[in-house]
Amino acid sequence: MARSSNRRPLGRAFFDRPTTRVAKELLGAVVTVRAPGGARSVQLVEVEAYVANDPANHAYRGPTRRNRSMFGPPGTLYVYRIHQVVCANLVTRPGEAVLLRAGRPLVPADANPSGPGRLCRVLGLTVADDGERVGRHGRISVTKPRGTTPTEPVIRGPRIGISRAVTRPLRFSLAGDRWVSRPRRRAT
DNA sequence: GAAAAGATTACCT
DNA sequence: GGTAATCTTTTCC
Repeated sequence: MARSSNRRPLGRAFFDRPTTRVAKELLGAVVTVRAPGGARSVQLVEVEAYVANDPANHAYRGPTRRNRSMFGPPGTLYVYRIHQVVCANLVTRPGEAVLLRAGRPLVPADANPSGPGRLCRVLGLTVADDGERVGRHGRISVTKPRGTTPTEPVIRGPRIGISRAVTRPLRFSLAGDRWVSRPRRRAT
């Protein structure tokens, strides 16, 4: 594991790039949320890109009350509620974002962040965090191991749980990682 | 204004 | 394998 001194915080310059590229490079990044009870953090292993002209994108029809955070500056957090859980995204460019789908537990080490709802629960993210900007000094920060450590092979495939643009290959995950979520199929 | 669907998950048989 | 929980947005009358 990379030590914290060995990581670089991701800021606006990182997120202000094409969404699919940001999504792919977020794999292996560490999301940390500071909370009164102590910090929580996970290492991302699965994400999905939601882009322009994408019918599955919440921002497809322009700004609304729910999705207004998606039109904030690069690095804005977009958190929304679905059924009984919340899902978190990192905004790249206006109307585009990366859904955080699954991660490897770091703190606490015995958590289960496999799945967008579980990941948010582990991190303690709620709709109150919607619109926050990630950064070194904020409540939420995203860091990436520095150096040339090559990541595992990245798998690219269709997104999960949507009913429109179902075949677009905008889901990225680390090959063979045990924490990658499964689309409702039996666990081998 | 009312009804249905949704970027999900836990618990049922 | 299937359905309920629960609430916001979308869609239809």
